[in-house]
Amino acid sequence: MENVFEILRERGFIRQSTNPTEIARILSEERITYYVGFDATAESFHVGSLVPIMAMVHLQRAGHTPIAIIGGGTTMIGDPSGKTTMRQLLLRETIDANGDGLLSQLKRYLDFGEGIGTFLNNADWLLPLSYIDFLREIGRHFRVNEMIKAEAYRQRLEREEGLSFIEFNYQLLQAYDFLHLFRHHGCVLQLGGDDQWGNILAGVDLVRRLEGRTVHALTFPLLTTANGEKMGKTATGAVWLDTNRTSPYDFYQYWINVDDRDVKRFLACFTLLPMDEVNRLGELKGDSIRKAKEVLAYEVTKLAHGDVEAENARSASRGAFGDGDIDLSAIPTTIVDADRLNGGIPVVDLFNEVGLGGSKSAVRRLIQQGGAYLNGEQINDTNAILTGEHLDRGALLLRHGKKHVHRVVIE
RNA sequence: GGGGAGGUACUCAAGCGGUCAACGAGGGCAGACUGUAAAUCUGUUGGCUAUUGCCUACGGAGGUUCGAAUCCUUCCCUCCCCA
Repeated sequence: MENVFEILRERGFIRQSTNPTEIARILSEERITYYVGFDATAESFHVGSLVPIMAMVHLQRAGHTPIAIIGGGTTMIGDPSGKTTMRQLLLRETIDANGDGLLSQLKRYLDFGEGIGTFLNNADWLLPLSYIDFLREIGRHFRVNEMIKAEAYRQRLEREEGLSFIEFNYQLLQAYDFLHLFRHHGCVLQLGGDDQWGNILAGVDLVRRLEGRTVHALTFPLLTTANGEKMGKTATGAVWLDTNRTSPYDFYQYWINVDDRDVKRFLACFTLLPMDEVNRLGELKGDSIRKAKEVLAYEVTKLAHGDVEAENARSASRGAFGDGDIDLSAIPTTIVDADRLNGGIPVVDLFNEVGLGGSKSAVRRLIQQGGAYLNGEQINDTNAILTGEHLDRGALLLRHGKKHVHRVVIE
């Protein structure tokens, strides 16, 4: 069997781990159960979550059994790690609904078949806990002295916002998760973002104290773009896996637009292409690196949304930026009533309605700055009214700056 | 519980009775240059039925004043010191 640990290392997934030699050994000699916890703060993942997801995929392909945990219980507390302010507390119903959304997305990457993979909600065992029992069984194993020295808490303690008691408990609950999964599912490895290191180790310690067994921890580097920004953030907000929030076309475009310096890392981390191929593409320089970006965008979109959507996004992207007018059907489209168009629609309104701009004032500014286009022609008049005369093959092609296009189809 | 300091737009941070839709920096967006990249330069960055106009905004609610982000009252919240 190929050594997954080596694969993960080579592809840039490993930041810190407890005993690397031992982890490498059990990963190549045994079939183990591992887990990753996900916050249930939204009903969709965004591209940042792809790091743990892809790591889980590699491990499952190597024959290990994933447990994906939705933090239905822990999200009710809110993890202070890496957060400068306290999180908003969410309602139980919201958290449950979020969990459903996340599961459906995970299913595209992981096999949750009988005995192959599991999806659990930690609300199932955290919510019924009794406060006193929990403190007596679990709480006594935690030293406050140590906890407040941990980076995650220290940052917050030093900042003005401080730290509330509810958040301070987060680590205990996450540690308890690991213990629970060890006891009931034989889980011996937890993976997570590097900001989770302290929380994960707390679980490792807890298992050792209560069960006398050694379990393992492994963290991923916190992936940032070459500019030092958090992954997946754009002006419009995060880049989501949910097609209602981020269309496959926009998703594809996100990857096309990554910084040159990120291409190789991203190929290794977010695609399943063999490393030879990754290295070859990663070496491309200058103009030709766009080919590598196209491969990156295509592969990542394919994993997230399937072949068909990936194909469509690719041809739409080529159509919008290349010279030929190829298939534009995958470009985000809005349908407008023919009668309404014949009555005349102010350009400003139309841009605003399809989501190119943000507000009418913003669209006016855009036009004044020469960044608004209709069917490839710059728009000069903020008061322009669109009618049927402006149709180009039954549609209007709106463009915001160089990169954002939207089609308006008339019916 | 006692004492002190604060809450300003996406973020940090000025302003401390009119000239404040609110300095400055970061970020965002657009333009030039380019390769749908980066860097650089320029412009822009509350909304609107808007050519010098109107509306909403400086934690919430009231008040003083011709006029408040700026003064007063009260409430909420945060931080620091003491208990």
